[in-house]
Amino acid sequence: MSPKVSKQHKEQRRANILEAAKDVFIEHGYEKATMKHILEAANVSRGGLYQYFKNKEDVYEALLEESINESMHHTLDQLDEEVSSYWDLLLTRIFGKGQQPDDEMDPMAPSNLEFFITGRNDQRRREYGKTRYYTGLKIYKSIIEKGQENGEFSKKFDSDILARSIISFIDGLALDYSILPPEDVKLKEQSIMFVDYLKMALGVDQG
Amino acid sequence: MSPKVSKQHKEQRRANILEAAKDVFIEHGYEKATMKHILEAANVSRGGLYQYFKNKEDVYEALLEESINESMHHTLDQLDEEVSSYWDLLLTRIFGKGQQPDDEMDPMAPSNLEFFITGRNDQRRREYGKTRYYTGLKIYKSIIEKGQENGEFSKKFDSDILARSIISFIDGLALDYSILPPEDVKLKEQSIMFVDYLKMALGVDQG
DNA sequence: TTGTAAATCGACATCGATGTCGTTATAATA
DNA sequence: TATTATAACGACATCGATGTCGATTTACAA
Repeated sequence: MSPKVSKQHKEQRRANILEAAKDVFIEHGYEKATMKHILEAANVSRGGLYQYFKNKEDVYEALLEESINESMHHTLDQLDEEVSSYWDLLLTRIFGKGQQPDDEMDPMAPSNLEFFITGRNDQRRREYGKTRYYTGLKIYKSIIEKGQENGEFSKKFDSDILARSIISFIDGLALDYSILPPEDVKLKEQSIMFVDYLKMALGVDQG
Repeated sequence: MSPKVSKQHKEQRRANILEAAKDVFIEHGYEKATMKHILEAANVSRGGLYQYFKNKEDVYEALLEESINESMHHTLDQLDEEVSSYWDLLLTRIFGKGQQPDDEMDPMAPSNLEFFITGRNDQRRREYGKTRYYTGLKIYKSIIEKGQENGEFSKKFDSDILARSIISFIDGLALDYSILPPEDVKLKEQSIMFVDYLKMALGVDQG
């Protein structure tokens, strides 16, 4: 369908493969997914697939990059320009656009956890996970600190620990969501309770 | 060393294998550990190992049973006899005997997460994880509810959601601990902050 | 239209892990 | 001591996943 290059088609092909791979990872998880699953889902041959990615890890990292670029930049951009309410910004960062806790969860969350947990003895993956963690941490810290300087947030709690707690909370929910059948996880209720906690910790009045 | 049975020796052998297996799982994690690792660590032959366990999953479940029997019963026993302070009981359940948050974490925690996450598409494992979750949940709920009836705890929050939040908090910490190098996780500080939260939610004054 | 670079293909060799099975060694019993 | 049940052994067949490579096909340029 597209030999001797064309760059357009190459990028298109790559995107197709990633799209298919995403479905595969959502269905099988990281460990149980195989290159064969991916090439079948993407309708490429074995050789075709290996032209674009050198192994499963490579495919997965490409997907991670995608999602980082998607979510991270939004918040970073908003942080640059002074924003009206850091509380809103914080909620958006935690819960996404909707700003309200709901019963949705990123379908890639389970395989993401798998990817990092199963790779925790691998130098490369560990480094990758660490970078990812601190990148996220930094964003939360920035929001909290700016809000504190602003006077919008109380200074009674340490921004670092608070930010870590937020990440930890999200991770905990993602984990339970990954293990339990969806209907057994009360994402919304737990999120609401956590928001209450944040309000208290940051001294925010209104919701 | 012990053919034609003796029951004593059989149980001893089994215990030896499990002990060795535990080390293996701590070192390699669940997925990357192999039966070969285990049989080498336990100094048994392949056939010897398969005499006691039919596969890796079987070995791991035996380890899980062990740890459940260890930790669960303590709390359950205490719940039967009326206890002086449910707050203390709650802390003991969360943080263990010491009752204070520290920088320790069960070394099996990472592989436990792995075991359940990678098995989330397996009917059997999913059921197992669910049972485990609800067993733990029930204990926390009982403690909270008894404390609430007692007047020791405030009733402003729902015991079910609160109990789930506790589990979620523990899971989140375990997850971060599994992914990050130990020195990058602030178990103690985050735990202290969480205890503050619980105090507020339960209306407990003193620490 | 023809030549060519390279994208695509799929058969194949390799590897590691698994579980089995016939053989051997040994603890209990008579 | 001889017998026997069975624990322990390790070689082996099997399987699935991986990554490679020579052959083939096709888009683009001349």
